[in-house]
Amino acid sequence: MVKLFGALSDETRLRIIKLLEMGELCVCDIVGALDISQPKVSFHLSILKDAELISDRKDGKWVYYSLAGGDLFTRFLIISVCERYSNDQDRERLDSTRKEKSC
Amino acid sequence: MVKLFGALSDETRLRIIKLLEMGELCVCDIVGALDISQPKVSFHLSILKDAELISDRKDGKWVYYSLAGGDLFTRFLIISVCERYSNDQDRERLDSTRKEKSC
DNA sequence: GCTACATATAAAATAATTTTTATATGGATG
DNA sequence: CATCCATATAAAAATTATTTTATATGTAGC
Repeated sequence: MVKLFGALSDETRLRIIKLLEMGELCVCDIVGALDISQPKVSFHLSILKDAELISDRKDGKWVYYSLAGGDLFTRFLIISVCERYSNDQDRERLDSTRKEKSC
Repeated sequence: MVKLFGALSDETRLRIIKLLEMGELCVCDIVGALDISQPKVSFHLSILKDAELISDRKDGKWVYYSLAGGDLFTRFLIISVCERYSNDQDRERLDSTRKEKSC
């Protein structure tokens, strides 16, 4: 429980969860959308994954992350975050990152 | 949101929430039940209060804390914590603290 | 008014988390 | 196989949170 709530108690991680509401994303998409360093993104992804809020899938060079199934409570928390948090800038940057097909 | 989840991401604070499931308690009851220092308890109570998870009521020398009404989401989180967390030792110590009427 | 008690607050010390910087790993491509 | 790219990891630095210790505040009883 402490781990689960701890994973949710950081703005960067809420931003990531909100982005993943759009479907699975690779690390470079997230880096582009949040406009922060790649190791920082990897760090936060590892905490979200450790709390079983997200899961990953490898495909060649890329690693895709998506919101995890998990138990009912976990899913409820994820839905609550998506419903209550939003960040328009991140969405805009995600769109342009993907258009430019930078990775 | 960050503040709310942050308040829930600490074992001591989950223990306090769980104790308050029994009804309102004064600070010295909580100190007795958790068996930790009084300033430490006051510190954690202030964080829970700041996140609007608990509320307080003064009566003479004493301050009584109880689980807060708050919005639906907050209440859901409180209920979830009470349902998923338990600490028998704390309960036992609460009982003996109260029997001894130490405060 | 003095004393004792319940609680809060402040300052200092300690510990945990996050960020940065640098480097490693592993897959794809020429 | 040399190189490039995506991602991860490690180490160091910076920041934030927690704990301890000491002191303050306010109330009740004498």
